[in-house]
Amino acid sequence: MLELPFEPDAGSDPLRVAVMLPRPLKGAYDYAVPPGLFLQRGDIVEVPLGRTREVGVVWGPGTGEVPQAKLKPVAHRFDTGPLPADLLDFIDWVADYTLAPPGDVLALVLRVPSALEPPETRTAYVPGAHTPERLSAARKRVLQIAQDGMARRAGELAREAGVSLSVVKGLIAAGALAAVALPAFPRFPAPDPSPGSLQLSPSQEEAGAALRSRVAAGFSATLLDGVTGSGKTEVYFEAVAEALRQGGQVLILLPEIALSVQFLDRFAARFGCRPAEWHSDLSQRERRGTWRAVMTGEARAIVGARSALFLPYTDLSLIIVDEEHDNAFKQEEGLIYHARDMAVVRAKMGGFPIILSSATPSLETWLNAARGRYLHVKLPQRHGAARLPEVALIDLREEGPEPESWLSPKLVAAMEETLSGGEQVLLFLNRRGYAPLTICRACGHRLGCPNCSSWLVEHRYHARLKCHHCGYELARPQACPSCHAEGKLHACGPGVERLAEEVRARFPGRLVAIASSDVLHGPKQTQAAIEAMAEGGTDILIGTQMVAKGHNFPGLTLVGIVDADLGLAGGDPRARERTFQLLHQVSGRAGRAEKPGRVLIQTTQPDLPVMQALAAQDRDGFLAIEAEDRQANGLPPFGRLAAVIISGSDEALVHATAQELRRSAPLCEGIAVWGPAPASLSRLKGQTRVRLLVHAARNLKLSEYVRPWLACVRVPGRVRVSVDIDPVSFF
DNA sequence: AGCACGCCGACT
DNA sequence: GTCGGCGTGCTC
Repeated sequence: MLELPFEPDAGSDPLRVAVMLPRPLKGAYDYAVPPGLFLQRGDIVEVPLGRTREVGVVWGPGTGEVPQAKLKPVAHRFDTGPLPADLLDFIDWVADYTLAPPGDVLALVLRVPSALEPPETRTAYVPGAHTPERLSAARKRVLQIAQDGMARRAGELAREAGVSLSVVKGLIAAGALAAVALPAFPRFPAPDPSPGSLQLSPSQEEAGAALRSRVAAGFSATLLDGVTGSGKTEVYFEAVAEALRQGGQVLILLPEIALSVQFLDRFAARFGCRPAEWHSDLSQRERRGTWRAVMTGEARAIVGARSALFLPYTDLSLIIVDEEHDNAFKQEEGLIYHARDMAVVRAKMGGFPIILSSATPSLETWLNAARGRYLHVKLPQRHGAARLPEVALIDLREEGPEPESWLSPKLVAAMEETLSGGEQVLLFLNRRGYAPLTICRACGHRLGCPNCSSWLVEHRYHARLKCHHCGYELARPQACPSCHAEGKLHACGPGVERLAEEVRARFPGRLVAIASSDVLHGPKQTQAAIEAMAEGGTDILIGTQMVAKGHNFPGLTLVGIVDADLGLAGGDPRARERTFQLLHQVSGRAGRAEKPGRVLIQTTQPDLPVMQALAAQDRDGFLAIEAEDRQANGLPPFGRLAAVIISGSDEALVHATAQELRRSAPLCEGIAVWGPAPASLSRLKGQTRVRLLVHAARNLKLSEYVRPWLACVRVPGRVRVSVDIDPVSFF
């Protein structure tokens, strides 16, 4: 096939190309095209940079800003074929929207160093040219089997001949067997989209049909809205099946793949094979295989965390964002982007549908659905016999627990009742460790982190005090580090470990387990703890937010929320929404089988709309109140926000830079710049962080205001300025 | 990431 | 005077 360099009639210089490099440069660099090398947009190339070589991507014709004499030639073109054009457009769009250098976005795509090498092979063996004179019986058998010329792996030969691997290895060394390269297994079997064996309920069937009809009908965004246990996954699998049937690739984005062995099993049950996976725990080898398989189109269905959005799909035709409200979709470090929002953009640019699935949609998505910009597909009922749990509030001001105790009499009574009926209890407390604060009773000193503005959390299980924001920890001291008084350190407040202590004292003989990230290491232990609970091997499970998501515990009929107010502190405008989502999800764990469930929520603020909505299970009422509040304050989605984050190790310089930026913010109708405000966690890992908040009317483009502003301020090299468009967390 | 450039202290 | 510390910025 004849490859032409871009458009031949574009008047561009055929001797130079623009190459984007995966690093934070302002734009692409021009390189000379050596004679005989034909390059097109998207080609992956190696180019000299400084004294080293770098992998980059041909972005288009050369810009001509640098004189031809200064250009270095492109060193090599990889034979993977060009990256898909829509991926390049998407990178440009994301860079423009998030105000990131395009090279930083490209780096997300190219972060697979070995992916460009030739496809991997397995070594197999056929009879070699050399036959040893004297052959043992074992060696004879091996050669006899190899005689038919079929390439076999060394292990296969040994097994078929009934000899040990060392016999085969000896023959290889003697030259009696010759190595040949076999292509690697097709590790990505095609999922079978034919109708599944699972019987869908009429309402699931109806919703599935609605989703199916969107496939191959151009861009559309749909909110798939159904309570926990209503079977949303099986419903969107219908759309997945339809897209696969029509020959498209499908991406399913999940918040945390590591916790979803159950999800992969459900996919396999429906489609006959595991999907391709993409997440941070993959090995280099798996990463490379999957990246290549996505680009060649061998992988048809990909399940991944947010970075899976930047894989080189050849014919992506459907994206599902499951648990779309989950904040894990927001990347907060390095390149700051919201994978859910970027996924909608990718679907729009690609002209294919996207489905956002949740039981507790984000306010943004819910409003988009309410205003008709997104389709709204509802699954009203729980699947099967299960009913919604009964929810009640416990007012901690009136009926709270004894001092140094965290369970109110009402909750204890409900636990006793549940346990004596042979059923299980989940206590939810979103706080790791033993106690969140240690205070000296002699001098009032509080033990804080030296690197961060946060308190050290006691972990009695590890006998240490730890900072939850950086790696700092120390053995629990006997004396106060400030006044040196002995034995005066006092643990304030509960974490899951301390709660477990109380539960064990109150319910001797009951099986108590803790589910938090410092007790359960990795997905395997987590899975084991979940299975133990599901099979009844635990009476009382005490968990942090890791128990909130998608696990089915048939014997669980009581959920106790120990401190519902925990997430509401601080001035975060999204705190109420997050609290509702989290507590609603946890509540959904109760009573999923035939037995009805019960939820008791301990709070000091039972009159807040969030608590009332949780008790009444009135999600839409709550969202409507939140929407009004946001509208009154011009907050998203009724206005736009961007956070300009100024950070660095030199505290004074960071503050001076923030002031300077604030002063030079141009006046603009409809735009206000607030701050600088010290972040609630103003020191993090030894870095000082200060934030300016840009607030704009909905019809204005934030990037068009922020980009020229930041470009004209000279920032010292030791200070970092990053922009968080549409911030979700206010640290 | 690697290297040059440049502006301060310590030394032959 | 000059050597070298590393903080800062550039690499088509």
